[in-house]
Parts: sequence; C-alpha cells; structure tokens
Amino acid sequence: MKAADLERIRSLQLFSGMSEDQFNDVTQGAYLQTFPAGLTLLYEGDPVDFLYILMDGAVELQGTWNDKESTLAILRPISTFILAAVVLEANALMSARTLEKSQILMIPAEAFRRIMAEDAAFAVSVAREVSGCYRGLVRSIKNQKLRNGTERLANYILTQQVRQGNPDVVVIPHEKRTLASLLGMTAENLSRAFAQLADYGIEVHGAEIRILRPVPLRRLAKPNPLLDNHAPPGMGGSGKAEKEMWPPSLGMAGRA
Amino acid sequence: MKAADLERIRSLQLFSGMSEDQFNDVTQGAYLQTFPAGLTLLYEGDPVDFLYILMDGAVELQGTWNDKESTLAILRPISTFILAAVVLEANALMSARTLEKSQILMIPAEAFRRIMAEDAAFAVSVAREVSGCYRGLVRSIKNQKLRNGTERLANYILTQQVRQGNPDVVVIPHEKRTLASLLGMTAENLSRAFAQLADYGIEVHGAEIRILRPVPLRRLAKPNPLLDNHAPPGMGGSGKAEKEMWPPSLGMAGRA
DNA sequence: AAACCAAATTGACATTTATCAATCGGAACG
DNA sequence: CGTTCCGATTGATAAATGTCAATTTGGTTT
Repeated sequence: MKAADLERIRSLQLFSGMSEDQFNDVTQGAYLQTFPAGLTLLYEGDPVDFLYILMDGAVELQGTWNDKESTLAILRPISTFILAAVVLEANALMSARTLEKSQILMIPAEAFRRIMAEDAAFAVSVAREVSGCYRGLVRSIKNQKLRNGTERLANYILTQQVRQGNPDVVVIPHEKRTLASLLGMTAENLSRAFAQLADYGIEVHGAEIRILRPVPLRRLAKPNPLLDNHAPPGMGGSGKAEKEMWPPSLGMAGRA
Repeated sequence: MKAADLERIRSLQLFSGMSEDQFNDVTQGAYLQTFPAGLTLLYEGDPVDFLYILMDGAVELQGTWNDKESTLAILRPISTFILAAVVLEANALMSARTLEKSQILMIPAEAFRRIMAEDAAFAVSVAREVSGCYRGLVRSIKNQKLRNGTERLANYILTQQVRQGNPDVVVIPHEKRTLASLLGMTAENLSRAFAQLADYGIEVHGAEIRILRPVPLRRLAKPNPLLDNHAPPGMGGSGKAEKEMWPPSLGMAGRA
C-alpha cells in the first residue's frame, strides 16, 4: 500500500490512538482495492472476513426480506462498515453494494480482532466507533417511526444542506429510487413528497433541490439533534460534532 | 453492595474478562438501586453520568418527537442500557422508564471510561457489547421497514414463543399499548392485527396469546435470523446465540 | 356488591402509503 | 439524428394505517 494511503488511514479516529507497531500489524494484510459501481461486496448472511473502510466513492447498505429490499444507509468517505460483525465474528446483517466506482480498504478481521485485544487504546477506539454507529441507527429508527414520509424528506434536505455547505442548493448524489428506499418510501411517493414541499419553498430540477424559503421548510421539518445527525456520515460516523449547538434559532423539542 | 450481587455482575460477559482490581474499581462507586414502576430514569437529551444495568424488572427505552413518542425497546434482565452514550460521553438519545418495579445497577460513567482505557480485555468486552446492541438495532430497522404491522406482530409472537419456552402460549408481559408502540403501530391497529391472526391459528385472551396452529403462523411470519433475534434481550444483548442454527425446518430467505 | 377507572376493543371515517399502468424525459447508443 | 432504454413522474385505485368516538372489559377501590 502507498505511504500516502497509510497516512490517510492513520489519521482516522479509529487508528490514531494505537501504537506504531500495531498499526503496521493491522495494515499488514490490508488491501486497498478499487471496485466498479453496482458491485455487491457482501451479501447479508455472509461470514465477514474483512473490515471495510470506504476511502472514496459511495456504498449502500441494504437489507432484504421476502423479496423486498430496503436501503439502510448510504455511506460516503471516510466510513467504516460492518464493523460490528467483525468485532463479534458474526455474519453480516446487511448487504453492501457500491453505488459508484469506489476505493475500499479491506482489513483482515482476524488481525483486527487480535490487535484489539492487545492494544487497549485501539479497543477503546473501536468501542467508540461502534458506539457512533449505534447512535446513528437510534436516530434512524426514531426518524422512521416518528415522522411521516414528507417530514423525513424535509429533514433529509436540511441534513444535506448542512453537509454540502450550500444553503440554497442540495444535490442528490445518486438515484432518487435509492433515496426513496433510504427514506422508507416508494419512488412514486418520493415524487409526491417533493411536490408537497413546493408549498414550503422547495423546487426540484433533476438531482438539484433548490431551497427558496428555508424558514417554512424548517418549520415543517422540525429538525432535532436527537433524530438528525447534521454532521458526518451516518453509519461509519466519526462521532464528531455530537455535542454541538443546535439550529441557530430553533428551540429543542420537549425537554432538555 | 452485597457479595451476591457483585458475583452476579462479575459473571456478565461485559465484566468477566477484566482483572479483579479493575472490577473492584468500577464497582466501587456503583449503586444498586430499586425504582418503582413508571419512573423515568433518564430523559432523552440528558447528559449521561451512569451506565445502567437492569438486574430485575423491566425498562422501556423510548424516543420522542413533535409530541409523538415511540417505544424503541423493552429490556429484561440482564441488560445494559445507554452504553453508547457512556462510551462517547454524549447525551442520551432515548428516554428510559421503568415498566415495573426494577432493580438497577448504576455505574459511574467516568470510572467506566477510565477503566476501559486501562484494561484492554474490558475495552474489548465493551466493544462486543455495543456491537451486539448495534446488531439488535439493525434487525429492528429491517423489521420496521420491510414488514407490515401484522407481520411484525406475528414475528413478535414467534420470538416470544422461543424466549418464553412454551410452544403453545405466549404472555404479553406489559400493556398492549406498549407492545403496539414497540411494533410501530397504534393500539387500535394492534387489536385488528390480532384479529387478523385468528385466521392463522392465534387466540388472544387478555395478555395470553394461544398458538393453536404454528405452521400457518410461521408461513405468514417468515422469521429470519437476519431480522429476528430469537435469543436474549434486544438492546443489551449478551451477544449469545448469534450463530445458532435457524428454525428447524424453514430455509433461510434468499441468499446465504 | 356497586362504583369507578383505565386499558382494550370496535366501528366509522380520514389520511397516508403502496400498487399498477401509462407517460414523460433525458442520457447513451447506433 | 433518431432510437432505445431506464429512471422519474403522474394518475387512478387499492390497501394499510391512523384518528376519533363509543363501548366493552377487567381489575381495583369503596
């Protein structure tokens, strides 16, 4: 592996605390590999032999049951995935598929677990990383159970607005059907949800969402740090920005 | 704290691997406290000062948004809760409320984190524990997004059937409204879902669910280890029974 | 035993969401 | 430059789910 890549990996929260020797050890048998778009890296139910770290591109995590499938998360660099399965030496609960050509670091699960047991600092980092992922999922469930489709879409837009940095325009970085699945609705209903948001100052042209009037949108969406993660990627969350101040002017819902 | 209680705690997966000294250290400032039913121990958004371990009774984890609330999990002994928040020194994402009179062990978060950093074996145990919780949530989301209300109920019954050990009768151990919220539906629709299951050999009398014909029920429910955790409690999962054989006679859905 | 209360159930209805079919539109390709 | 294909959209309809109000039920209190 190239030195520059190693440097990039070393700077991740997950690896920053560990000793040099052990870092070399984990990355010893690691592959940095490039996959084409639309490739399924891992099927749910499969045994997991590697920890995956998305360095570039996009990966979808999805679940299947009874011929239906649902997108559980869309990952952007830099995100780990199937970490929990690696830690527990268990089978994958989600399939992982590239949405774009992606560069992915694969670390042998065996070595990963061994080093965890040797290096307390590293084990703590792993615990932290999984904890961040866990909290991402808690938010995800709350989002799913407490909001309706239009509300989920409105909050998705606000989240992307923050992450993409442009207050006026948000770009959907993949097919809308994928977004629909992520938001727990059909592609048809996503279209209708966008139509409803026209009343709240949203205009859609292709993949581009234009936010004309942020205030009514926020009033509808009622974003909340206990449901929305307006910071790094959801599932491989770097855990940062957890305790930042919330929306400039909106009081938090309910207590505390 | 009594020696018998310490013994019980020591035998938990989470604490079994650590050194004696450090075990004494963590449990030093720990309280074993009894709370009445219906008491909220912690509100979502609150800072978390303790790791909680439910030793006896029942605790509901729930989330709120916009005056709606939803039950995310119902815990039974022995389960840890809000572990991820403790690890990350973050605020709680869920409220925790006793459903019954409960005995709960409270371990100071500060000390917990300190010991984690000192004892690699313990840190690994924590990572494992959180990973188990994470996988519980993944199943929960898949259950929520891929199944309809009646299917979720049918699978709930099958899960309880396994956990309670009686193949003919399952007892709902709390109010039905709580179950409805856990399953992501209203109390009214839970009643209707039970009515629908009459066609599949289910009879309900109060809290008692009688399973007359298991076969049609299973055919409807299509239980699957990637969505259902037919073993220990969901959120404080001891991680056991993860790779057990699946339903005696039902092939697993789809691939692998 | 009567009265009372809250949870559970039932019915009628509204809303949301899914499904199916048809059409539109843009990108890729010959 | 037109054709083709696939995703997105739209409309019509069905199914699922939620809401509201009225009972019913079961347990507890008096």
